Amino acid sequence: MKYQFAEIERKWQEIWERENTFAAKDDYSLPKYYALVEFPYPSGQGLHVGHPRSYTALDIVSRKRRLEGYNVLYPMGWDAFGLRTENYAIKNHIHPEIVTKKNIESFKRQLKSLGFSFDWTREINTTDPAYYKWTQWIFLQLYKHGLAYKKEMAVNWCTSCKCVLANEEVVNGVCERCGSEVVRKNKSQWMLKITDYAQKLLDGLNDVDFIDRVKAQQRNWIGRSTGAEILFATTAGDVLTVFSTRADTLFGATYMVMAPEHPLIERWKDRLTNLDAVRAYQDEAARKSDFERTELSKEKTGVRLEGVAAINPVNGQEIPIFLSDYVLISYGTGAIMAVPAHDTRDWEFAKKFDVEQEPYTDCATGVMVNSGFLDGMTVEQAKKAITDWLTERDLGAEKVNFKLRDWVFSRQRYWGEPIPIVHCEKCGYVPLPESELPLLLPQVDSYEPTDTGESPLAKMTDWVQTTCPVCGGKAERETDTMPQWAGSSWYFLRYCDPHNDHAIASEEALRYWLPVDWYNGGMEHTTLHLLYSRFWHKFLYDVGAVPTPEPYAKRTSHGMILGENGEKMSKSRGNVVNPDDIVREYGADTMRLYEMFIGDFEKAAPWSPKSIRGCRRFLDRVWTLQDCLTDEAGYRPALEASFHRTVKKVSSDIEGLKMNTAIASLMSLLNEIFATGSVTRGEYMTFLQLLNPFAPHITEELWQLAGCPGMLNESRWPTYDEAKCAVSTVEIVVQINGKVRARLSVPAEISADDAIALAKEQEKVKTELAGKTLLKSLYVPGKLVNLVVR
RNA sequence: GCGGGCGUGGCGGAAUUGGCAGACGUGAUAGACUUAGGAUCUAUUGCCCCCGGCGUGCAGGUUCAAGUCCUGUCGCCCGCACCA
Repeated sequence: MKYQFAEIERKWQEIWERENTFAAKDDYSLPKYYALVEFPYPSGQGLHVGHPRSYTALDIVSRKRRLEGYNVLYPMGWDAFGLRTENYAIKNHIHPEIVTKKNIESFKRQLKSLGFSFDWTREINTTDPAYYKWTQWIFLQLYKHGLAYKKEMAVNWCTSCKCVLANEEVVNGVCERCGSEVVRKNKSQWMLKITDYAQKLLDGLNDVDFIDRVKAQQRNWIGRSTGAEILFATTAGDVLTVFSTRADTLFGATYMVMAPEHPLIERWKDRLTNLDAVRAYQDEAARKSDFERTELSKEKTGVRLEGVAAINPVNGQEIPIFLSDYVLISYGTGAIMAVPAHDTRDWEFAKKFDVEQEPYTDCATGVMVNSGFLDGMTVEQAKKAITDWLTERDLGAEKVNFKLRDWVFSRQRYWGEPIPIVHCEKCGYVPLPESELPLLLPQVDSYEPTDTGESPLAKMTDWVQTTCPVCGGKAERETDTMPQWAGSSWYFLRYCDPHNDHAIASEEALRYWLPVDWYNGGMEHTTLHLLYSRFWHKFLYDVGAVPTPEPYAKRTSHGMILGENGEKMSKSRGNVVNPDDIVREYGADTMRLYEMFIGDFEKAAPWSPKSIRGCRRFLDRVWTLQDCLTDEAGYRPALEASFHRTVKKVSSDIEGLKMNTAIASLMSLLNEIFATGSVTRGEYMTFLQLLNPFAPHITEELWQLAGCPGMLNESRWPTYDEAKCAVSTVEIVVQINGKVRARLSVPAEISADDAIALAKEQEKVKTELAGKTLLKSLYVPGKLVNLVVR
């Protein structure tokens, strides 16, 4: 009988669906395991072959855990708000809600066709009012704790999306989503104070099992640096404060640089003899987009402030002050002391503006020179000495700075969660009472974005005009919506108790399921979703809403699947592979197997249609295994060690996400079985169990066809005996001076002396040794004998 | 500039962490079975001047033994980037 994959897969998918086979149990006495993959954005393009790479990997982990006796939660849902849906809706004149519904249906069909063991009873959807009620609720908690605030500021404005972007969404000066130019625009925006959590987000990384590159990238993005703030008196009387990580170079500070937006300029305007030039420079800097400001970095620009100078606190020297946009208003104090001898940027600027320079550490010895009382100290000693000196005189202090900026949380678009705040003329910003949640997204006729930077909701005057919950007077609703990252910042909590009307999830459910035991997702989310959700979670922990300080105990990340030509898959490159086609032609089991066999899980891998055939051939051969099944129980002696080893290898490889080698070892085992011409029932069952997480349909079918007890998914994961992994006879090699000269079979527990003696008896070895002096003999148990001669 | 990573057959990739380099799979070659093969089976398949030798980007070093450790060097990928 031929392997009828389509029929088999349909059959088991129907059974799993009908019986809710993979629903997590609410029995909190069982050992739990919470496996999580990033829920997809249900785009109109449908499932990408990249999705199943992550989903299959954790499906394998989940299926193995169930066989190991865990109560497994492996949920799925939809991150469905977002611009692409909105833009599609605008273009095709369909309401985003309808587009979303359609896309979800099609995504769901695709996911089901791959046989993932998701608990569909816990499916969630971020656009569902019953869900976003709680997204809004969390926002209100943030607001009540002073972590959400509205501020007029220069923001990143995408000219094409007509919407502001978070810093994390601007990539190389262009919009992460559409690639259009991003300009600076002054707008009043809702902000989330993620900076309050900078230190906690950093510290928390020490307590979680995230792969190193994720930790490194988050640390980098948070960007903690320790230095000192130094107060410079000025000839204008005001104090100019700078931040420096090299306070030890203070003696070498030859000039100061302030960001063009620095507020002190306004106070100094009457003293500046070249105010026109200063104003002109400020205007010039303000007109530049972020992109220009960073891209045109080769040539430093600036202007000297005539009429005001700073005074170096260590020696009383007057030093000039410049304005230059290479100093950022958003970092540190917006002003620096420039030490051209120790900073390439300062040096470039000094060269152009002709400021003197001289080194303040001896490059050869690393010891301070030309630095008064610091001379002779190392850099580290000098940093401490100068900071102490400044602190004693109230001229400065040690200071920690972060690169992390607050999170711009407003979006001027329709398809997002309404922000549950009203603005009252009398009371200012007023949060909606929690009883009024969810604040529903109103039905609008036109959700086109506007060029003025107003949200489409602003046109809905009936909706916008409301009354103040505090004073009952006239008030207006906030018309901006939340960014797509809002719904995904807490979705893993909702899975614990997805239908709860009274809370994000019940306390018991959260206490039982959290933290997520294993979370796999894309590297592209490391400084976005992953960081944002850790922030929300830490906040919820601080207010007692969740029981763990970190949401995810373990985080791994998969590499991208590239097109056949090694380039990123994209419509324009014409190298996109549709998972539906693969499932139709080869079956879901082959597809799953191939995506795991494609290469190192963490690395990018090009798609190869040829290699899929290899996985299909393997399953075809597995299918024929039933033809040579005998009624014997247990493993035959000749295969016993191989089975124990394969159980060990597959078990540990799954834990280490080394799915490619796990599959390779199963292929090897199958080759070994076929070499014997038959398979015992005991061998057959173990083999099917080991393969089941990878290829669940064919294995369940073969299990049933062979009349094995119950369902495979209800059986127990095979165990191995370390002692039985060893074979009684091993082949070792005999090396002379490290070169292989002979091979021989020896008992595994042979002594070193016996092994060496045996090696010396080999004809080949004898001739090689003739007339030479044996200097040393080594035996590496089970591996080799090495004879060192001269 | 800072941070992370990588260089192994025609290709994707293995290598118990210092112990037979190239597992497993593709592809290729030859044969078998076939009306046929993009099916299946069998054999071969790192390279060469092939009873021997050479081989993990390159050059050194440590070691009985190096893809693995050390020093230097070249090249590639990813993230951040005027962050003081």
